[in-house]
Amino acid sequence: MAGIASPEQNHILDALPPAERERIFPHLKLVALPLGSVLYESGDKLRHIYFPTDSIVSLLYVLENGSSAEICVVGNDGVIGVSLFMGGETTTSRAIVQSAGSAYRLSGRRLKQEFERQGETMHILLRYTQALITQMAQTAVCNRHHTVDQQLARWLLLSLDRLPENKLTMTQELIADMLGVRREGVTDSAGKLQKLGVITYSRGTIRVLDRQRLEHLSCECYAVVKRETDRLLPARRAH
Amino acid sequence: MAGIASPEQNHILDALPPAERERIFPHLKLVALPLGSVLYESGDKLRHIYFPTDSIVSLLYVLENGSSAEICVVGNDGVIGVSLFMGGETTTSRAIVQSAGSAYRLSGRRLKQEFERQGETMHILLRYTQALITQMAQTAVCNRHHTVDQQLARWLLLSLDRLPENKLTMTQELIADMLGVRREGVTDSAGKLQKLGVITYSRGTIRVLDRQRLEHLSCECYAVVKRETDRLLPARRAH
DNA sequence: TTAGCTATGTGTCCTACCGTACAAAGAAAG
DNA sequence: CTTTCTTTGTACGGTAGGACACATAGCTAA
Repeated sequence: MAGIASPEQNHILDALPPAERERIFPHLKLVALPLGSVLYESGDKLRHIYFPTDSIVSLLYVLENGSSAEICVVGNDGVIGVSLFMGGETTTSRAIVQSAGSAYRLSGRRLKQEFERQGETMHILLRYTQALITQMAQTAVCNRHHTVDQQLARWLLLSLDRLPENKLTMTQELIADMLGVRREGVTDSAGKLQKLGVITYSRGTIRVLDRQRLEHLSCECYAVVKRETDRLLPARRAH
Repeated sequence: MAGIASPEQNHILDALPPAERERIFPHLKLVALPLGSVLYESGDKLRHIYFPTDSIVSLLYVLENGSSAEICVVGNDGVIGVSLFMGGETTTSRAIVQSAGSAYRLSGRRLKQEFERQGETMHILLRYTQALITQMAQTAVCNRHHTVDQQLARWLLLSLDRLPENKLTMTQELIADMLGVRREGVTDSAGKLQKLGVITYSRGTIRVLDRQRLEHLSCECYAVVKRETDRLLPARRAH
């Protein structure tokens, strides 16, 4: 985490109009999210909503037999805990920190208070939720039709977009859990990318060398989600 | 479609409190939904929201190369067009009638008016949307980890729950499009189910003989979605 | 009856991915 | 420097499902 954290690093918080900022910002609490920590488990009653600044959190679904798959990924573009304002209070997924960093936390009570005021906050959160829905839908189709090679490329791009540098800190084992494939499958695909000169990696750090090529190797799913997210979410304001 | 259609056949409409019914019901228009008709195409600006009574509508995602997959399925338990009130106006999926029947239609303008009043309608719609999210997430994982045999069972159950009889009217070709697999794959799986005496079928009609067995053959995904949907949505009121 | 269409059945080969097992190479710790 | 642990590499057989090619069997319509 470079520099001083501020709520504006999160695009949702950044997009709030002044009056709503004044109501919300004083109640935000900066929390550190170490790699692998679990914000909530499937079925847990949510107590807080999280606005990541430089961390990445995955919503991971774990089956009875232990195999898993990532449903969507959230970084400084979004929030963790939409079911708080959607009304369900719990979800069937696990929220796990995929890339260490920080997030601002707000109590569910305060969030709901603000949501009920029906202001910009509500509309922004709902639009973000629709972007999340798009990502999930795309994930479902991608899981059905695309190869591990393509999916790895897509996944690297999604992560990269939420990080300040070209460097990812994560093992192939972790990536495999996210993609819902074997670790060996990730090794194969990553090896191909490295041979092509698109990435380099070693023991838990991956560096992207040729982003454009990576986009080309990815399936359409990355671009579709990105386009839709850009459409739905407010452009960052100039500071 | 047996008997006279009434808005209460749709669980969402049925759950509305009297004042909101009085505002909404006069503006509902009953429309027939023939098999295969498309309520909206990917990218279309939505004009109406639909409340199915005895029809089933699938949200289908179609890839550039033409292959497809169902994201979720909506019957008398839900609505088509959540992106209207979520704020996006359009979605990246196609809404296609999977089982002929009727639905009540409401203009997007009126729906948004009611939504903004922040009453029960808003909360019910948001909770329903969360149920939809659960279904999508489960679909994503199911696509990754379960066999076509299991998925066909799951899919039959999901459809069955939204129909008045034990009879489905749809070809294996159509089912294949929904599951995102080859038609031959569906033929194989359906053949197995028939040999087991769980279903019978012929040229576009499938009859479920042993529902319990079908649930047993399905993956956990069916039960998870059903449990979560029941939790989130209002129980039907007694009439 | 014959023809024609649509829905289903079957077969063959091919490939991506899985399960498993184990080897090698970097990091960390004594 | 050696040991130990973690991460990555590689190999091999097994299998589900894909692509393609036809065969059959019910409806429909003359």
